[in-house]
Amino acid sequence: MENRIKKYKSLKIKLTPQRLAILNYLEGNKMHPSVEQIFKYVSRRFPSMSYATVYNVLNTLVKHNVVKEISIDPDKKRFDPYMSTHHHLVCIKCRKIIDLDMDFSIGVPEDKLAGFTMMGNHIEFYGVCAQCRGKDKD
Amino acid sequence: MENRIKKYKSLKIKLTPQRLAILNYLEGNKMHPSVEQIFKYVSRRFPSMSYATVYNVLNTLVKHNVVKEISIDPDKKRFDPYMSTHHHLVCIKCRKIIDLDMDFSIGVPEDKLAGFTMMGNHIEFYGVCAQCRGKDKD
DNA sequence: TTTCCATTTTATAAATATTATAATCTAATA
DNA sequence: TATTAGATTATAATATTTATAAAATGGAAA
Ligand SMILES: [Mn+2]
Ligand SMILES: [Mn+2]
Ligand SMILES: [Zn+2]
Ligand SMILES: [Zn+2]
Repeated sequence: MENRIKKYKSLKIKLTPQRLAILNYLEGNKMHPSVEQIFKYVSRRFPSMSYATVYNVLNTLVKHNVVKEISIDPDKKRFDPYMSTHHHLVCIKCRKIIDLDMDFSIGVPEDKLAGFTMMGNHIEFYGVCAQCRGKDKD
Repeated sequence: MENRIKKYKSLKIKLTPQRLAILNYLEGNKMHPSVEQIFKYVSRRFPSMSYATVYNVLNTLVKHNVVKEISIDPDKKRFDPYMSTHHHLVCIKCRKIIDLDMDFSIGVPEDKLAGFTMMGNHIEFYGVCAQCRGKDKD
């Protein structure tokens, strides 16, 4: 059996063609796509695909820790299949989101936490990407 | 003239009653309110207030660096009038957003940046707040 | 292999969130 | 006080997300 399928089998969820199509699109995808982008891509091969299914599948995958929902774009939800701990560089011009593979161990003193139990962190670095910098030299 | 009004005057924008009402609601507000919350509050005093005005005013204030739009809640935009550099503790149970007044100087090695010009960062710490921790002891 | 059924997909509607438009109104200036 | 650029309102349109129920089907059991 194909390796990828075996991997998804282990999730103990039904492997429907629609789910496989979405999983294949997400596999290795570094674009942090929105629901709209996912829908547009997979509906090319699955013309009957509906937005509801994309939402259903994504919610299921998030629940099973196969993708992360990221709150960087204030306009829409974006999804990230790259599950290792990592952070993001966000271009304030073109809104591109670039992975940053580093692990920062950021300590917060007890007295600043006010009883908050820390479980992790995510850093959004903002600035201007190489491409956008290349343009408008004003 | 009232101090607050003088401060807003310096923005060089028209000081309408609606804008003042929204500004007064935001002043010192640590709740990171959504458009809906802002609308519900100010429309109590301004029954003719419309959502469009709330969106208009907030967009203007963001443009003039009086409030920040924060992308923490994936479901809706939230706004923060606290303009000093700070970070947030986010409760994964009740979704409360708590200010963390610290300045982390996080260095990222050049080779990881790939031409990205760094301008700043925002850290979202996630975990469980004191109140939610107090409940369900399972 | 065939049957069965819990789960999923689809189609659709509804709810929620946001933006666009144009007529009306008003704060600021002279 | 009159003028006007800019703001508000009402409304419609668009975009995003969730809810619902009927139809379809993947996977287990026979
Ligand atoms: Mn990523
Ligand atoms: Mn804050
Ligand atoms: Zn860019
Ligand atoms: Zn909480």
